[in-house]
Amino acid sequence: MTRGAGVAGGAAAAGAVVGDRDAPAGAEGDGRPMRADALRNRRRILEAAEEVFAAQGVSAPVDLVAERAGVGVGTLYRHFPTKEALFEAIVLTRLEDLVAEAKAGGTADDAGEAFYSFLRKFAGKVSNKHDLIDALGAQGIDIKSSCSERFEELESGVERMLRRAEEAGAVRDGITTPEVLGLLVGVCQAAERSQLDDRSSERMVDIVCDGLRPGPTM
Amino acid sequence: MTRGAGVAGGAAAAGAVVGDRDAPAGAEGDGRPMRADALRNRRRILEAAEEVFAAQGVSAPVDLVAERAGVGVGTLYRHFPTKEALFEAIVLTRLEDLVAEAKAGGTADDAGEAFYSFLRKFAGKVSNKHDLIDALGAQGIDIKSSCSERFEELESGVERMLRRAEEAGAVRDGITTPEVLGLLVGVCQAAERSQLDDRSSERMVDIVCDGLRPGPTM
DNA sequence: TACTATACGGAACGATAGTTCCGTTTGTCA
DNA sequence: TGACAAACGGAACTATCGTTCCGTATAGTA
Repeated sequence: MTRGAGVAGGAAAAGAVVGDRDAPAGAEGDGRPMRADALRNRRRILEAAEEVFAAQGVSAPVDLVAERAGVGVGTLYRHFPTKEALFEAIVLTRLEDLVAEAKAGGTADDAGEAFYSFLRKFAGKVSNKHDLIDALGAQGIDIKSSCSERFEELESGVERMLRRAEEAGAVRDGITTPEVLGLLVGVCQAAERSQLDDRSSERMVDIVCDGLRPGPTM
Repeated sequence: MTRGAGVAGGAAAAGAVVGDRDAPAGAEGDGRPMRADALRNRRRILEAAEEVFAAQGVSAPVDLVAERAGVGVGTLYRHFPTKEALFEAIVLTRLEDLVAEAKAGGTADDAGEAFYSFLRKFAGKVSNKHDLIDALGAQGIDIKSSCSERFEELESGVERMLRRAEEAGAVRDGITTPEVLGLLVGVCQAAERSQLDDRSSERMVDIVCDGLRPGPTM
């Protein structure tokens, strides 16, 4: 007689649903390995979320992610305590990519070249990733915990490149990091909302880059 | 009973211009004049909507506008068939202001000066108007009918200034109007979301302006 | 195979926001 | 002042979405 009723294990309540945010190799909070189907579903959910959030941004309904992953919402929530947690998981990976790029650019020989080259890469990587644009633009979301750390890393990476480029005389004085990032994210938003082609995006980035160089300022 | 009372009586009436877009002199569809209270409420609703939408953008709840205007939602809907219609009414006035500015700039002597001067004015007028930013950025709204005409007028006005400035050698070749507007709206969005001060906004506009000038492009 | 902790699915719940409905109030006119 | 169309207010209805609940299915194991 399978004990049908009961509150079925503290699985759900046991606290922690969150515990570990990654569970990389199938290990759960404690040392116990995840069941095979759970592992598979978790991966599917992440894949689906990546596609859906990239296409529609944060505002995409959770149900859509679940459907796309071929699981029920309940299952989704078993793996991620809230929609925000799932969204963060996606954004985090993307952010880490940008952070790595920024850090690499902080030590290059040609500071000016490194700075401008980063700006172009940044724009290229953010374009068409609605989720990243939303996160960077903080469109009605409070990305926190895990992500805020990466944001700060990204900021300080850009700050470093900016300062070095400034010292090298490749960037006009007085520019701040939030301004640089604001301009870039603005360009990406513009490209997306008007469905401008890649050529236009590049041209807008060119304009921003050229505008950042020392010069007229009249 | 959810909605409730508790409210501040509103009627702040910041310095907003509320003209009479639709019912110019209190006349209704047919020739009959509107009742005095209806006219008064209509004006109050427009004033409230102007404040609320400027502060919060399209996503502001209708109930909030009604509350601020000191009327019930029913009354609001008696004057405007949908939330969108109300929003459009607000945006329309603001747009007309921009259109007028753009047209004026299309005939100035110094084409380059006129173009760049418009860009700065544009940024100044759009900043802090969350509703306009939303509308220009088309953030999840289908601004149509009445507004789309103004949008086109704005676009063609900017187009004209841009082409004249280009011919005068004050702007690099190959730039399109959507790119120019995209950059500007992007700057305004950036300024708002990061709560950058006016100094930063101006600096970003400077960067865009300088970047638009003929030059390096490397 | 039998057992059970783990995981699953999806109906149901609760909050929010746009819109409608209808009983009540009020401006206007004779 | 009385009558009535016009206008009002706000509860209620509808739709959307995030989240929870709980009965059922199943992977892993003895």
